[in-house]
Order: sequence, then C-alpha cells, then structure tokens
Amino acid sequence: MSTAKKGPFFLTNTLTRRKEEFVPLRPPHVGLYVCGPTVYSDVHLGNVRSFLTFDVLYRWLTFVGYKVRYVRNITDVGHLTGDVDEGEDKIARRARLEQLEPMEIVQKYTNGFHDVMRLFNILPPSIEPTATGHLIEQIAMVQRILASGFGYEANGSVYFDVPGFATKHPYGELSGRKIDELLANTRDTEGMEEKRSPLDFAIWKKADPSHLMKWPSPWGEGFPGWHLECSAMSTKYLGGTFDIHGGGMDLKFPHHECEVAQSVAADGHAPVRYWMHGNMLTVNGRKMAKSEGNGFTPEELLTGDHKLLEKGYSAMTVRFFMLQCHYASTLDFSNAAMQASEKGLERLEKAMALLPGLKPGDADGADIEALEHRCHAAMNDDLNTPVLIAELFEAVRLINSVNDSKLKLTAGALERLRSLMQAMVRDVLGFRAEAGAGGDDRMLDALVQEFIHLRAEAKARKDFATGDAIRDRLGAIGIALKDSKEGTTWERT
RNA sequence: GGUCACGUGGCCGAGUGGCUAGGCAGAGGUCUGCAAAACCUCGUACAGCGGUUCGACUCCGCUCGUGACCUCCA
Repeated sequence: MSTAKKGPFFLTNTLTRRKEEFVPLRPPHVGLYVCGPTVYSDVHLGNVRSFLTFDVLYRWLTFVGYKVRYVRNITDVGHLTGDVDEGEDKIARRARLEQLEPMEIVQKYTNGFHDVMRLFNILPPSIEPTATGHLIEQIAMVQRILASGFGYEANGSVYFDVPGFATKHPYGELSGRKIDELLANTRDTEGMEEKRSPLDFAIWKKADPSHLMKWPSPWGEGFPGWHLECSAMSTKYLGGTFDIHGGGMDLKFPHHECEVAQSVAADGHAPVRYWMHGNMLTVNGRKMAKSEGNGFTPEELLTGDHKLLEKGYSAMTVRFFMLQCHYASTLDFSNAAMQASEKGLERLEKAMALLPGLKPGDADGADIEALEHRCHAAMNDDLNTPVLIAELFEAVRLINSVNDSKLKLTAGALERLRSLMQAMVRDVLGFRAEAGAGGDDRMLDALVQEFIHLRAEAKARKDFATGDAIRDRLGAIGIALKDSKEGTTWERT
C-alpha cells in the first residue's frame, strides 16, 4: 500500500560487512534461500533461532509487497561427521544406531522438524527441496565444475581444487579468510591422501559396498558432497544469481564459502547478492550445539523437564524472547530472561485483547501515523525487531490509556492502530494469540460472569468479606478478577 | 596460534559523536472499600587506561575479559 511501507529496506550483507539497501534483481520478485536442517536428530532451540530469523525476514518482505520465493532445503544425505574424509554420513550413522532404514530416519526427523516449525509459528517455505531428490542436478554441477578445470577425480571421488580456484578467482571473501592463512593453519593431513590440498573439499564421494546411501554416477557409486546440494538446488529454483541467502553464522565457513566457489566454478558468476547470517543462541555464554550437549528440545522447553529449565515456557514466549534481541547479536538463554519475556508478552497480548473493544473519542491524543512510520523504520533498518517491540509497547501504553479513558482517539485513529497492531504483532513478528486470556471459552466465561454478579451484589450491600472470598477462591483456581470503573473483568493467571 | 566479534544500569537487551530505547525486577504516586491491573514519576548505565574532538558510551590505540570461526553444528 503506502510507499512508507516500501521505503528503503537495509540489511547487513555479510559480503561487504555493512548495511546495504536491498534492491531485488527482478522486482517485485525476491529469491530467498535458507539452509535448512540436516535431518538426523531433533532440532534444538538454537536451530529454532536461525529459522525464526529468516521467518521474520520472509514475513517482512512479504508484508512490504514482494513476491517471495522462499526455498529452504532438507539435507538428507552427504553430511558427514567429523573429518571430511574419515567421517560417516550422519544419517547413515543414525540409521545404524536406531536400526532403521536411512529414509526412515530422514522422514522421522523431517516430521519432527515440521512439528517444531508449526509450534513456533514459523511459516513453511515456498519450496522445500531435498538433497536426495536432486542427485541429477548435483551430478550435473559436478560435471560443470570438472569442465571448468577446478575439480579433479581421485579414486571414484571428485574434489574441488581450492588453491587452483584461488589463483583465478577470489576465495574467502565471504568469511574473510585468506588462502595463505588457511594453508598455514591446516591440521595434519592424515587420511586425506586423495586430496591434493587440505583445503579441497569433496563434491562427490565414492561409497564403499557397505554404504546404504549411494547412487550411480559417472565416477561410480557414491553420494554428493555436503556443500553441493545448496548450490544445485538454489540454482535450480532461484536461478544462477539470486537475491538473499541466509543461514547461521556457523555456516559461513566453510559451507557458504564453498557454495560461492562452486557456483563461480560451475557457472562463472557469484550466486548470491546479499548474504545474511544469524548469530548464535548461547547457554551460560556458550553456543548451544548438539556437540556441546547443552541444547534442549522444544518438548523439554514446554514441560520444563530439563536441568537448565526452572519451569516450562510457551513457544510464543521463546519467540518473544528471541525477537527482543537483534538477529546479528548473540543471545544468551537464561531463566530470568525467559520469565521477563513471559511477562512482557503477556502485557502485549492483554493490550491486543483490549483492542477490539476500545471506544472511539472525539479527539486525537496520539499520532498513530508517526508510530506506524517508526515501526516500519525499525524493520527497514536491518530487521530491528527489538526496536519494533519497543514501539509496540508505546502502542500498548496508548491502548491501556484509551481503555482507562485517560486518552482519546478518533474512530479513524483507532482503526489505524488496530490494523497496525494486527500487522506488526501477528503478521510480521508472528506472535500467535494463545488461548485462555479471558473469554475464549464461552461456558467458562458465562460461569465466571455469574460469580462476578454475585460478588457485585455482595459489594453493593457492603459485604466485602463475601466479595473478597469470591475473588480469593477464584484466584486460587487460576482466575483473577479485576475491578474498574467500567465493571469487573477476569483473566487466567 | 590465526581471523573476527563482543563487553551497556539489579537482570535481559537496543542505539547514538551532544537530545528518555524497550521489557522484567525495584521505589514513590494516581485510581480503588481493599487488592490486582492500568496510568504517571524515579534510577544520573555504557569493562579499564590513554588519544582525537568544543564535546565520546558512541571514533582511534592499548590492556583486561568473554565468545565465535579456523573440524560437523542454525
């Protein structure tokens, strides 16, 4: 709608390490690719943060009017544990441990991933391609890399020749690495005899006969290298050059750096115009990671059944907690912070619930349009959700003041406030209204209203003891009564 | 060891060369029979030491501390 909404959107481009105005290649279309999960185990809260960051990006781009094709892959093969040459495929390993077919593992954890995304109200992408579903594209890309001279075959595997590539093209720009420093810092090359350089990485790996996940290729039976799938699938669905590629900070090197090199080698040009990296969720100052053992699953979060959790927290509380921090900063998980977020979200949601019932006045006590502009400006400034939330609390103050008859807003201003809050809270930040905040259940509401009448009668005859007893006993079962000039309202506690 | 970040009031966290972030907790007030909620007011935060500047929390340097990446990890 308004141009204000579409006003310049700035985001930090990892390639240049600065905020740049975002201008799509082919407006109004935007191509967005985000590295999805490797489906070999449950996602934890740190993973959620990354997907949440790009969910908000997707929501914002959509809100300002772009037609976004959002591709987020599922990695279901090729991701090895430990050392590149000696590691075992993560999914195959899990299949062995759980005594299941690899594809059963893939399905199981893909289902789990989707459940978690729904729980946190993270929208599904437009396309969710899998690596195993794109072997032909990956093999073709390996062939293009070989044709370019930057790949070589060794004993049924194909490797990317990083030093060779670096003599002709920049390598390391994205992650700020220098090839000499990388070479100087490499560890021992034990078990890497197939590679010409320790910096080289596999784009196709030979599979031994015992391997469960393998496919025929021009180089024999094998499977694709981890970095290749993203390059092949992003090219297929978004084109050789597309707008935004996102992922966690920890993927910057080597994963994304390798993607850049692969595309340049295979197709002759850089694949991505804007790279975005979300920062880590930490616990006691340390990155939450599967390997650290300091992660917890969404189920444990909801129930509070984990040694790091003092109690359970709702998915929306976590969403609020995470969005109160900028995506590019590390965020430390703590129970105190979670409890503060729980209260804050509750205050926001209470104001949202008041919104439909507000009565218009005959004056405008606040400039809603200016507030709206500040909200849009916050998001346009590199998705500054903490500043947006700060503005929303300004709106909360206005809503409560109107509700208390301390402030007047005309019908027009109220309408604008309502649509602003709906847009920012629900559409952009993606806070789903959670049931129970006062009147969703008609029968329960009718019942509580009866008690409110009884209590009002008691109070009318100055029988405060009875009135207080009604309030206290309802309070004991989780229903709080609140008196005001307009009458008594209730809510769950 | 190399590279790159970060260090903000009781807690979590934005931001800026000079002007109140916000949330939670705390204090006082208004309202109320009381309470809760709501609203109003309050805290003189920016790791330390130097430097640049009329002026720095914000720029530069050093010191200390913490973390990330360099190997799979969102």
